[in-house]
Amino acid sequence: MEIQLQIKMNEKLFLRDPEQSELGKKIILHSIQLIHLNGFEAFTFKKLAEAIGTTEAGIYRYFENKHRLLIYLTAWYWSWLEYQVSFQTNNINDPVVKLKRVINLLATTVEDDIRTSYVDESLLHQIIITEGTKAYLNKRVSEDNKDHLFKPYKDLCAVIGNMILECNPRYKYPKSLASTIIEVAHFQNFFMNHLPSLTDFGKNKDEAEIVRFLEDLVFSSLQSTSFDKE
Amino acid sequence: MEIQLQIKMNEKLFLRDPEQSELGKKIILHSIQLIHLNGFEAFTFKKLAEAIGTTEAGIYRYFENKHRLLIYLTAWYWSWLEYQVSFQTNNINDPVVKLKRVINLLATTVEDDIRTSYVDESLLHQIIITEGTKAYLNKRVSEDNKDHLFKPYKDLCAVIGNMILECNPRYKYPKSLASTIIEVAHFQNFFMNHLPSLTDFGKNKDEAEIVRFLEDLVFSSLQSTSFDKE
DNA sequence: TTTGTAAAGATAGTATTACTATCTTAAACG
DNA sequence: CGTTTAAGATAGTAATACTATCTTTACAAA
Repeated sequence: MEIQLQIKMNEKLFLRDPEQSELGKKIILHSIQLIHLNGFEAFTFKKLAEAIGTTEAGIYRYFENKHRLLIYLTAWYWSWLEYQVSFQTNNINDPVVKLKRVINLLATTVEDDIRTSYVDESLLHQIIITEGTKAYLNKRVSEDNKDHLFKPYKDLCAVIGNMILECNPRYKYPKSLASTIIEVAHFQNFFMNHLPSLTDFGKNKDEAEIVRFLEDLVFSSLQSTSFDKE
Repeated sequence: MEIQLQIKMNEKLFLRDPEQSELGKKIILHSIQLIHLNGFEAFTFKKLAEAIGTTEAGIYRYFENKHRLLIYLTAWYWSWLEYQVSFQTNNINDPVVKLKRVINLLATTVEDDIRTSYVDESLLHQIIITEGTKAYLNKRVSEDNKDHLFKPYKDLCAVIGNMILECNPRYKYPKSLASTIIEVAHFQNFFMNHLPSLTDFGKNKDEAEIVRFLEDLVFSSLQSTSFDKE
């Protein structure tokens, strides 16, 4: 069977829905490649237009600016990942097993999902690690948040937070632990590859070690008796 | 007694040492104010020059570009914080107490250090939370790392990593836990203030809760028996 | 006193970036 | 067949991120 996966995105993320046209899909495809290649700072709509074979004005009809495009890509990624999470944890009852699957999804290399023809999830995952936080680490964050642009990220956090509570209903910081898992998975990956002395994984550069670190961190906290006492 | 605190910075961070002249000190003072006010993206050397009452060319004699200036500010901050850590943990023997002091320093509002006349540490702390990661989350990171521009950050991590080992010599991930403490302290602070649903502190917006979360996270891991067994 | 040197001020100029506007062509739709 | 709509083509602008050059000021050595 051949299945196409389409993710419904918040309409405020774009001026014209890139998933509804060939040009739009090219914008997504090539922006992922270009940002991955040169980084978000060096990425411009002009270079993107050249890569696609269209003009700057053409891109601006889809996205207000490159910042919005970045938010779009991150939102897309988090939506896709939440779907992966729900798929991979479906029919599993043990919340510990579920949480381990999530940690694995977050901390290990993503494979390209062939059901999404114009998104290379593997590259996108790399982009999220290096550029993802720039989507909200800025002065516009509250404005963008009002437009619900970060909803996919929040939704995923909420899902993970609920798994955490399933593991230990008395744990006091489920949401913070959820966002911590996500961010730490990415930071440790970045550090491992670029500033290895900030990690304990520099020698082998093995993502499996990040998984073990995170599992230790998370399940120590959840199994800890310190909050069952009172 | 009146004490002046000067931090010796890596010479590759600047073209001309800003601590050695009036203009240089003004650059530091006003860049902190401007970045804090408008964010790093909106910050330009032209605006900075106008704020100071000098010209763009004048700033370029001190810093190659605004990215280098950001690295300078972050490096300065981490150096200053390492000094604070060594000061505040001096004469304390219990590594748990020391680590708690560190968590407190990282996760709570910093007060302006009057011994550094042209640096407002309180504003700088805010800048580090929002803009700090941009110093290394880019394509130049390896190059900049070769010039040892991130040494202060690494040094602080190493100090914290050693405290972790003092708490539990058999803990397997001291460096990763150290960098995790630093990054999580900042992220949770940012989320608490701007995307509160990603944390459990949205209601009170109280930094003390971040401290408790981090202490729980860290000491659960360090007290965990899971790695003492083998 | 002169001369050299170095910081800083003043001014100009350039390539690129981040857009906006307008006009034309092409396709798609009823 | 005429109308809407996307997309191509072209132009233009303000701001950004620099680089270059020339002058003034200051202080220090010869």
